Amino acid sequence: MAEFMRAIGDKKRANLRDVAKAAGVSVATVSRVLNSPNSVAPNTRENVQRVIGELRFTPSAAARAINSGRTRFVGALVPTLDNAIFARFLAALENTLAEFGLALVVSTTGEDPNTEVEKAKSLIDIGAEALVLSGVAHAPALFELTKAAQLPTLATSYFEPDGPLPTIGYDNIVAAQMSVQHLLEQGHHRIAIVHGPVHRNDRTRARLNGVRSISGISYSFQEVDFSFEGGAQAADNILALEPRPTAIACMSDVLAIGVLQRLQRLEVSIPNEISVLGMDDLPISEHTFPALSTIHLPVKRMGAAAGNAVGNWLEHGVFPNAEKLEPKLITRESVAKLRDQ
Amino acid sequence: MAEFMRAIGDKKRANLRDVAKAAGVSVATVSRVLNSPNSVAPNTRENVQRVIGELRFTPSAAARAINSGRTRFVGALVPTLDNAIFARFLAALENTLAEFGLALVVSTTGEDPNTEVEKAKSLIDIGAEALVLSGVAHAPALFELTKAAQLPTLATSYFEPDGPLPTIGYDNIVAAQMSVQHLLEQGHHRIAIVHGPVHRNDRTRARLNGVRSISGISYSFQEVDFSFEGGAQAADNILALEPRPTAIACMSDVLAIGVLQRLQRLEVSIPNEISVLGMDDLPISEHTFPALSTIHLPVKRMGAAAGNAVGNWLEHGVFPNAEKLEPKLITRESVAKLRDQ
DNA sequence: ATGAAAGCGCTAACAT
DNA sequence: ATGTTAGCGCTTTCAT
Repeated sequence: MAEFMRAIGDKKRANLRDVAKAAGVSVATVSRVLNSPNSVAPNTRENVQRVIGELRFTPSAAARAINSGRTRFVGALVPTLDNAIFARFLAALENTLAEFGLALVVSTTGEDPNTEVEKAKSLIDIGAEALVLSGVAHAPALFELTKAAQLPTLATSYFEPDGPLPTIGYDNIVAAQMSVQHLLEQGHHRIAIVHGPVHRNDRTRARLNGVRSISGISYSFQEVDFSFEGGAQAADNILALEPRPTAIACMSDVLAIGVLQRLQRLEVSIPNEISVLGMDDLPISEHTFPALSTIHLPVKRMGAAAGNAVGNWLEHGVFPNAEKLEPKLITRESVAKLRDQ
Repeated sequence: MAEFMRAIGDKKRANLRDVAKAAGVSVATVSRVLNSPNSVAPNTRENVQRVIGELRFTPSAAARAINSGRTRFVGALVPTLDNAIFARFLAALENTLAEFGLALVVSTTGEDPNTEVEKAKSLIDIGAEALVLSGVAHAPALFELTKAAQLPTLATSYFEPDGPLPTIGYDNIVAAQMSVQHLLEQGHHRIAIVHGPVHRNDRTRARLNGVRSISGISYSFQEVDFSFEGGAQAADNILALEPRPTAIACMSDVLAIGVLQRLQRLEVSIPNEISVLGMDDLPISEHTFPALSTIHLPVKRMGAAAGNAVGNWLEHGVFPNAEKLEPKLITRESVAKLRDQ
């Protein structure tokens, strides 16, 4: 096998044996100062530690893993990092896992089930002890993979008590219902729904089902790119509608902000001329003008719950229960009661 | 050692020997169907593959790593995921690394050098072959760590040809100079500078140095939290200034958007009453109203460049050169020429 | 308190 | 085309 140059440094990394030889002790002793320093005499210990420093010895993770059977890290698969909502989820997940002494490794899937399988494979290859997924629409190959590796796997961003995987998340149907219900209570009966691509996105689909379940409203659905630009686009379409909707329910804050900005540019007054409601509750949503009313999705709590579930699964063999977290309506300035007809 | 339950599944994972035995072949043959399937007879191969499926065998990453000396993944350390700028960088980095057959593992440091050391340690522990850092301000322990592990390490978001680490990034000083220079050319001589915490943030410090290097301007510096709220805060402070600055240069788009929204709320017309300039060029910046003029920071190219550098370092032993990427002024709507005095 | 030696699961020579 | 075998770097009995 060709010699692998892992750095500019040429002389290959020192190993246990090198240290043992240099310190004039056995490998067992060196291993002991590494793992249970108190079980070795102070003199020897200090000597060995000195040699370890001199030789710049770092234990091989692989060799450790092979012996302990543990790598102590879990993998997370998210559609994209380019959405603050996942960032916040991951931050919470990472923190909670840390309490179990578990590290987190993140991969992005671009919302593509095949990429997800590839990335999952990589994660398993490098030794992930568990997987945390987003959403519930996954390629069959993914399930085979995790089953084959007997890998604890958790789905999030979704609540589905009877699915193939334990899920921790909010009920997207309910979240969407809250959204439309609120608008209805404010007197709106002609509502435009702005949402991202439905294709392969189970969360979006669930939300739309939630919307449709509320009757007594005339809906106009706008499917656009999941981006600010998409939101702007939707705003244009909506303004051209006859009769014009009195409110816009966006299935994501990113979309809602795109809508907001475009309406502002067109000098359509919000919420006087038209109401806008978001979903997610991003950090920025509180600071838009007007401040965005939205459905808060509990992603931080979801991250913490997922972390606990995985931690207990891995450390105590506790199979997680499906866990449902409640979305919450946040009323700010972008939705108004409908006055005149 | 206590038996580790890695899943609900109880019977321990099958290994190469189990497969070999069940298939009636040697471990070498099984290893071959795994790594060079063509070198084994179709019959045997298919048989072995069948057994692999039945036994749900997945090769141990650790054992592989120990033999090949390779884990094929690199670690990246970023301050936070909660900023689109890092998300875009990471996406580009991940894609480029993939071309080298290298996976990416991300950890967040919260801009804290000590956390960075901890996270770096974890990354090395799980077998990262290289590290990609953000910024150049790092704890000494970090350098010791990477030196000890002889780990290829790259710093980004910064250009510093003579530093301890190879760097790939833009010159933050130049970026800030471009910002102020542009405002100056538009006739502004009283400028407010809005920036995040200077403490431990080398990029911000460099930018401020860039600002100060341009003379003929009266500056007012506003240090605020790095957030939309921080930007809003700064806007309030600036409006109270006597005489009022004619332009605001923000050292980040997040801050600039905070400023924009607050000014809008206060009905201060942009750019008529005051000009606002950002830095970063986030996806949203193009869609604000008015559209944000800003200094584009080439984070995507930076991600690609970093990926290539690390890939070539790892795969071909090529030590990277420091690489400098140019920021670029994007003029949109939020900055105007100063007319009346 | 320390050492010798047997593996962990795999890959890669080297044989056949 | 397939098998045998010697490790990879470490942890862990079991002796001493």
